Amino acid sequence: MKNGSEGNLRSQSLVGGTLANDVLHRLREDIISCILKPGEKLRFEAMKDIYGVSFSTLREALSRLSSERLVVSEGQRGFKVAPISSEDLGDLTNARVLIEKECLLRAMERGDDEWKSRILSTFHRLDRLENELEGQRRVTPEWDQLHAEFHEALVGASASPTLAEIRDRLFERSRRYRRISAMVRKTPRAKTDEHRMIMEAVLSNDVDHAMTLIERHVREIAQNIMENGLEVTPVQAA
Amino acid sequence: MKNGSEGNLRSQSLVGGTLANDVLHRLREDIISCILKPGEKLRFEAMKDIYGVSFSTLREALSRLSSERLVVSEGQRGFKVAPISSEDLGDLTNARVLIEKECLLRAMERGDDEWKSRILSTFHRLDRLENELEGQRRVTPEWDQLHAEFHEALVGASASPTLAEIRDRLFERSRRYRRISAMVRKTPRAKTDEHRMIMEAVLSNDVDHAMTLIERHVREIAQNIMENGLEVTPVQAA
DNA sequence: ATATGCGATAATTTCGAAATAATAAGAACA
DNA sequence: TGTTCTTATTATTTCGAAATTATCGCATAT
Repeated sequence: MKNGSEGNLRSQSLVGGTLANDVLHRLREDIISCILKPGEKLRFEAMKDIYGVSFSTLREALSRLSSERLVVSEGQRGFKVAPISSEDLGDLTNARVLIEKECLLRAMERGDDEWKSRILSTFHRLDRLENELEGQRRVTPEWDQLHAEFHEALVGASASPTLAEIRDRLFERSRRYRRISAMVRKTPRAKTDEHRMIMEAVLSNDVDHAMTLIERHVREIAQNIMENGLEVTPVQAA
Repeated sequence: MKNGSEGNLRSQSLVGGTLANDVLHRLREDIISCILKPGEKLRFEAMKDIYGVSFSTLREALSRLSSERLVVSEGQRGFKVAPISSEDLGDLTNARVLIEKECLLRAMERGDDEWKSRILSTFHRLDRLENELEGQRRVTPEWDQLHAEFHEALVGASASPTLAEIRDRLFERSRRYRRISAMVRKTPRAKTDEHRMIMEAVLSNDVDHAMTLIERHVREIAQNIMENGLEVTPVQAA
């Protein structure tokens, strides 16, 4: 039984040290990957078995996720997975543009060689994978991972724990929309050079160009998602 | 016994519907007002009695507060109140400048008459209180409340749930520093016209001026706080 | 002296049962 | 038929005991 990730033999690879933290991470991933569908009611009895934890521990994780806007708390009527909507995606995208630009700007002002080399290496890993995947499959978990690492590398020198955390939160929320979009895409995703262009602008210290590109990138993704339709994964409205 | 706020007869004024939510709010306020001091270890056994809840409920609240950066989780070694530092204050201030400006900008682009009248009324309430307090006491809880309401009113029309939530979080963190600063201030706080100037710029649709003023306001507060010294409320370092 | 290992103590984390609140189903009434 | 109580059922929230993990003190060895 247990949950997808791996059989959990207590105290083995507990992501954050505690079981509560581990469940938090697993739940977050399951929501982002839409194993738990948008709007879906989260029943304790069932989840308890699936994730192999008790009421309290489960509740702690759900409570935290609700503060990350991946879960919605319904008074004393439990929790459900945060619904998706084009309004939410639009709002999220605006916030992301603001934050990603600021983080990237700060990183470009501060970044050292190590920062640059990490950008280079994460880009190449992503690029290599995209070539292998050329024209074929949808967004794989591996792509998602490398894509996240590339963007993380870009802002890795922003030197602001507060902004970095905000960025992470927004990025995670957008990952879910990306996955949804990939699930319903009809035509295989065209490989673009956006990431390469961003990388080049950043490594050549062209701040203005980098700002323009990162904004376009964030907005284009949202645009793609909306065009691919959002009403997917209907899940009986609550 | 129970905790400061009020005697809680179950299901009477539970802020968020659940007891867990209520404890969350009470803890947050106690941290911001430094009843729980920066860096202080939070022991379950004691807190359990003070707040009148069980281990699990308490843990849920602490876990959420740690995601708000008001509490720090120490692996499987419990929780402590987030320490204060000038680095943290600086980081926080930078983020606040970015977010407050964006929220205010958006509000000014969108705000209607109701928005403006709320700004006016919250300003007057704040102003009246400041006149009564003229030269005498430190930052009172009432001032803190009205001050928060004025700033909230300013951005009340920003029409972005995501940005609004981010702003709230940052504002709460800064409230704590403000309280700390007030506690150690030697000279009574001089009443400034900053709030009036901001209000006037906003109500007269002078975007550029409003942006300049709000940035200066946020930075000035941080500046004051640092000048008043921060090493207060030492609390044996962990 | 300093370091290492062991046992006892104290703290946190986790569990599952008990209490509480919401929902559904049915009965009584207009 | 529709409405409003009441009761039964289901789900969530909360508690406090039990398990786990960290910490402290002391003995032993280097």
